[in-house]
Amino acid sequence: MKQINLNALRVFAMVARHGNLQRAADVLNLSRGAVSQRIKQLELDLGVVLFLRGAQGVSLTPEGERCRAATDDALALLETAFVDIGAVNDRVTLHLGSSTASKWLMPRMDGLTTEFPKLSLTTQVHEQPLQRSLGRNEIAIWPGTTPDTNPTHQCRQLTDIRLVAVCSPDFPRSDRPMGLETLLTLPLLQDAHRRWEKLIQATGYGDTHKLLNFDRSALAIEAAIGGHGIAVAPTYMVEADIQSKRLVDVWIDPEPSEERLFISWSREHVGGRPIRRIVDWITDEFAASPPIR
Amino acid sequence: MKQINLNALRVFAMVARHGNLQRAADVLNLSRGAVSQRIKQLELDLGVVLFLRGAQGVSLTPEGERCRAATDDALALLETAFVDIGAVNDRVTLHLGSSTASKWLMPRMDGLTTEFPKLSLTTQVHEQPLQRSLGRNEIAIWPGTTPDTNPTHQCRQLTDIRLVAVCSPDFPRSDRPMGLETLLTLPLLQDAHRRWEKLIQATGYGDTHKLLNFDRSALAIEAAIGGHGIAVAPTYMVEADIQSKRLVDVWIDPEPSEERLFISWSREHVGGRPIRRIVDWITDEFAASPPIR
DNA sequence: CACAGCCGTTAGTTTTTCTAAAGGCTGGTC
DNA sequence: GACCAGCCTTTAGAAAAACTAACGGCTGTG
Repeated sequence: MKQINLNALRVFAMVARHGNLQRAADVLNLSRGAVSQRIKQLELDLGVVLFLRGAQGVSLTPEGERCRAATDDALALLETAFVDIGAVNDRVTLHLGSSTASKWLMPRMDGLTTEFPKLSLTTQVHEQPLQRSLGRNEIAIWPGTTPDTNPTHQCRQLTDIRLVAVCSPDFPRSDRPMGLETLLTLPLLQDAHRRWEKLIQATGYGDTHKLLNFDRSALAIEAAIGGHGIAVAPTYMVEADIQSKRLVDVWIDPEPSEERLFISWSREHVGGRPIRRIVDWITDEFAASPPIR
Repeated sequence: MKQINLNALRVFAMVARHGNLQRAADVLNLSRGAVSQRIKQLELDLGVVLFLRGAQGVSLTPEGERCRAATDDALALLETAFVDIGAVNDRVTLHLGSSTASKWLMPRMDGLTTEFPKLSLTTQVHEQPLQRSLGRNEIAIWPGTTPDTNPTHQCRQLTDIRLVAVCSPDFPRSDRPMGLETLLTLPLLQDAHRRWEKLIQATGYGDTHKLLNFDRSALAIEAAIGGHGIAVAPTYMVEADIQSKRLVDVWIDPEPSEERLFISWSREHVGGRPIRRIVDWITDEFAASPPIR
């Protein structure tokens, strides 16, 4: 027996439900001619007449009724199974550094949840980049000097990483912007990247400076907000606080650093899932950052 | 959620069963590229990865396993329902004249049921041609001067209608074949078509003849078998009795009559049903009739 | 008789499905 | 390391299916 066109069964079930080709066509977003042709071809393929046609619509023949029962059961079975599978799939895990999470993502969480109301987002913070491959609904945002080379990943650069020195607006300081020499006379707040030390070493200044160290960039930034000194951090981490006037920038590295921020996601992303749209949204947010000074 | 392509599920189920795209393609009579594309599109539509691909074939992911289970259940449900429905449909109704039924069809019923062992045949005899359209599993055999003109029917000529005069082999007669003049001196048996009267009128002979009339051609033929006279009937109605030596032909009309025998069936015949094959068988039986004399 | 509402058909367009061909990857063998 | 077999993927183009728009027929109602 020639293979039944299973897609036609969906049309058949809708016609059977409504008893009316035109109404089924409306529901299915098809023309009534398409529905008519579909039913006709299905009848030819099956070798039975499924509907009696009349001026008040159609009614099922006995054979049609038996087809309808089986078809409804089968479609219900599939619908249930696939809705489940589809639903499970609107869950995305975002892997990123804890400071990026708290200083970049959290201030934008309202925007993200507004854009993707049905998204179930898991934010997993890490101190080191993931070593394993990303699953199909995972995104990672990570700094590095080269893009992600994992062949199962797709990768895109989000931004240069440019360092900026920030402090509380109330922090006593002579002028703005400051020269580096003046900066270094002030209490300096640095994170685990030891950015100040690297900066000082790079510029050749002396090393008798007051340094306060924190495990997390975010903590250093919070300390700066608290008036405890000058923090240096990537621009994207402090942008939101600058916008909110909790911080002011007092120096910016004229050269971007060697590192850039990358976003990676699995090549096995599939249609219907918002993962690529989330990637695009994040990309757009970075692109839309106002320039500092 | 975009509608799942149900036909692709059939492909998916076959790949899942074989764990191998190439083998599934072989079974489905598709190229391996077609199967690959089908699975890929299904994954995009569903938003999940269904298979892990490898050098030794494919294996289901957990989501794929869940899809497979639901798909197999649904396809099994449909297969069972539609195989049943297809089977029920081997019921054919044959409409024909009662004499054609008893004198042409009955002697061949063994051949027909041998050829179509699963056929459920209903023979409905009528004295007048059907006025309504034939249903999709109905065949009609009817004499006429023109083919069936009903636009929903298909029609084919089975045979010319040629009249033959027959009697019992034991019937007293001078010789064979007889001239018409001699014939007309004998008791003549005719049916409702009043074929003898028409024949006599057409040839211009006198009309003082002994005529026995019957409601049915078959009854006239049975009377001839009983030795009561000479019956005239279409060749196809007496062929079987001649073959069985119950009758002998003593005259045949040198010209075929204006009427021919036609077979009609519904244009809405559908694939998988034997109706066309039954029509062909009946056609072949008429074509295979041995010439009388 | 006119009209509304239904279904059916046709010709042509659009979309989907498929094939053929080319190519990449993995595991096994020599 | 080279080669091969067997697997899957992708692409371009052809074929088939699906669809639309338009036209038309039929039935029931007022």
